[in-house]
Amino acid sequence: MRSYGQYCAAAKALDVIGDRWTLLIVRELLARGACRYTDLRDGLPGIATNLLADRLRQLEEAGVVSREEAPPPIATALFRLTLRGEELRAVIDELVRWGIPFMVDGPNGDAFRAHWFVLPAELALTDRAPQRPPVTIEVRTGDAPLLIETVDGSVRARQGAAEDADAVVTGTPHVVAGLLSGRLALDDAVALGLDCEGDVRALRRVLPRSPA
Amino acid sequence: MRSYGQYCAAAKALDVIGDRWTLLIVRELLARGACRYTDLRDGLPGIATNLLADRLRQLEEAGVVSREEAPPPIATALFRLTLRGEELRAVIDELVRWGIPFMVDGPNGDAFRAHWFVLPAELALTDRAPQRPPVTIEVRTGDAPLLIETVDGSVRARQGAAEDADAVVTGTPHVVAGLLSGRLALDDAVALGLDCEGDVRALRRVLPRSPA
DNA sequence: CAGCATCCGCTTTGATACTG
DNA sequence: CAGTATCAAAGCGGATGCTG
Repeated sequence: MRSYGQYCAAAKALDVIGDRWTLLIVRELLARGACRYTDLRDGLPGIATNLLADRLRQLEEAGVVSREEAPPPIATALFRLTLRGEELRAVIDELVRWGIPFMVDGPNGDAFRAHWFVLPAELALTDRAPQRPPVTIEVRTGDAPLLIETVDGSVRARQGAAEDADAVVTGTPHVVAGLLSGRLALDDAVALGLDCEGDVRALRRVLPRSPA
Repeated sequence: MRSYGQYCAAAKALDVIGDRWTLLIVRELLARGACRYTDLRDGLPGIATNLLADRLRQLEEAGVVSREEAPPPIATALFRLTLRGEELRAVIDELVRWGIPFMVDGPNGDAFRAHWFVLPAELALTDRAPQRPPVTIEVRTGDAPLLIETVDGSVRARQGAAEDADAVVTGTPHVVAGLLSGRLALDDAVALGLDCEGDVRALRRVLPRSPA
């Protein structure tokens, strides 16, 4: 990116992460952890492959991302956030918070990946019974299952399935977005087609009080 | 901006504020309040005038900025953030926080406007003696004076001069940045050319404990 | 002078094809 | 799998001109 040439902290930050696609690459690495090139490309539908390569090089140069060449047998490189890159979580979190209202409309032809709900889920959900034994909830929406777990009073989300989830909810991205963000109460989500199996109390324990 | 076409809160947010210059326009309105077109242009050195007009129109359409036509005698329009626009403060704040380390190098040919220190100052300074009577500090650096005031235990900053400031500090943007961010202790800043007149205790009351 | 709109050359991006 | 190469289209930057 061309530098703004301004002695201003915000402008300097944008000199590094203000390019198109750059913050979405950071989003991918925050939501999924270390990724291969192909994982990134799959999580960033629409990006041109040369742009992905360019951006990764710039981010590496800026000290935001590190490229980790795996040993010969594996023969695949891993990209991960450096400490400096992890510090962008606060920026992305606020961006996500600001962007959540736009999710009300639902995806109208938009691409969707389930792990895009990881960051908003961690922002919106809370463990309201931290003294009770931890619970695991599996969310099935879009291309892959999502796991939501209570850990030490906070809520962690990640891609993956569980064999012994306390509850399993299944629904369209639109309804799941409404549920996780607190826009929809559980009953309303069910009325809109959400399927909820297992221990509903485990679910209610972490859902935000709606309407948010 | 072309939409990313992703059903993701961060991507949706960037669809609106991810264009080049857009967040810097928001920075201007956050740091200075309502601005005329010409004020914005002056606070955004390097922007092409047509881009400023374009961005303002997009931001207005997105409900982030409102254009207020002043009554006939004044004949000048004012741009201000809407409530939705004000909510971007959290995003800009995190961006500023992340960008502050880049200020260590000093402006190497970068443009500078004193009001660019308003947001970082409010982020970094705290009133450590809220029970005592409020103080006012004038900071002279760059193109215009800056006022820093304690209000109800917090610290507000804005453009402007005071007739009766408790303290007046004068220095280069580089040294002032170091002082405000806590990278430089007051003594070190003075050794680097900072001039400090008046009640030094008023200053120490709000400065971050260095090294930050 | 404030607030743009137009034009033009350059850079960045997007889509696709191709390679080690 | 992990990119590079190519090229058209879009966006940006700078200059200038227009209008109340």
